[in-house]
Amino acid sequence: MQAALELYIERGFEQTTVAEIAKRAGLTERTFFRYFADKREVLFWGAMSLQELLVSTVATAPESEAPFATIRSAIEAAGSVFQDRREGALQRQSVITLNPELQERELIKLASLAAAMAGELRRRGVAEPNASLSAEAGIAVLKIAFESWVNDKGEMDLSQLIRETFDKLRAATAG
Amino acid sequence: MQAALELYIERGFEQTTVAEIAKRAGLTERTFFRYFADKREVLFWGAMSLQELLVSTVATAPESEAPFATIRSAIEAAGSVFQDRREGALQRQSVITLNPELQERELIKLASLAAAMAGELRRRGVAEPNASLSAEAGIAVLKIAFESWVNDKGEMDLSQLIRETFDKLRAATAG
DNA sequence: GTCTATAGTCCGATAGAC
DNA sequence: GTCTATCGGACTATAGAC
Repeated sequence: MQAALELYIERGFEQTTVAEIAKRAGLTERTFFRYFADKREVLFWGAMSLQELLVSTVATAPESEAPFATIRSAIEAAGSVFQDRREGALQRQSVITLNPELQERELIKLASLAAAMAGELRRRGVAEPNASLSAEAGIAVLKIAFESWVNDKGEMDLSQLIRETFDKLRAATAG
Repeated sequence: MQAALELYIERGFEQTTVAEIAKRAGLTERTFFRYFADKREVLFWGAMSLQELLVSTVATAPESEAPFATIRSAIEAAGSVFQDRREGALQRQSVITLNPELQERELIKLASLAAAMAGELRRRGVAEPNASLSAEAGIAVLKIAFESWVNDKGEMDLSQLIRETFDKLRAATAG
């Protein structure tokens, strides 16, 4: 993962071959593909723990809470994770922004986070389409707040940004 | 496009080679790649006209209208397009649902529709992050309503479904 | 670890439309 | 003469089969 990120930054994602990544990591090409399904996946290893955080936050929310409020808590918790790994998050995003294939992978990861949260909401008795709607709206807020944060080089407080963005979504949809 | 869709349905997306598509269409492999950047793109040719419809609907909305109401009109207009091409839309979606690579491509197309609408909103004086937030929320509604419609084999009225989904989003975020 | 299929690129050639 | 469409062959890297 480290070798891949370095090379993607140094010479760009497309210009880096798996052979080069493997060499720098002291492995063979074949071993790389044992761990990562493809060349993109190496940048998204962290998505699984993020999903666990989101799902467990939803799972442990008070039953009485409105679904969208639960999603909001989960997304705010996710924000702290990026804040804590500021440097790595910014590097990783700088690579993704430059490559459409990586953007595709990022979008499907985000969609899968939304699906996981929606699934947990349904398990707690929330019906469709409300479960998916809340989850997708929450992910949209995360995406947009994160983008602002990155554009500001991570200098603002992401959690704060997320809260403000949720408030703006509420205002926009209420009109 | 026709040859590709047929083959993707007959034997699956992954099991179809570009050589086979080209042969059925009476072309060579090379010519296929002249028109489509990759094997997936052939299923998303229609996205451009959809984008034009969305953007022009946003562009011609009354200036006084709230941004989210404008987006809602655009998404409802898009719904009619799918309703009118019911058969083709359902076939295409059945292929996409079976393949993660195609889902990735679909997500980036949806994101690009959102970006185009947000761009048009900004041109009309709507500030960020409101422009992106309205556009992304609208696309989320389209995605979820479309999914319900497909699950019901296109028997419900998609425009109606979209209106209901917008109302549910408003209710969910208001809480 | 070895072997292989195929996606996708790059070079260019050819031929018809106007 | 220019534009555009098709075709050909060689090539590389990804990714899967075994």
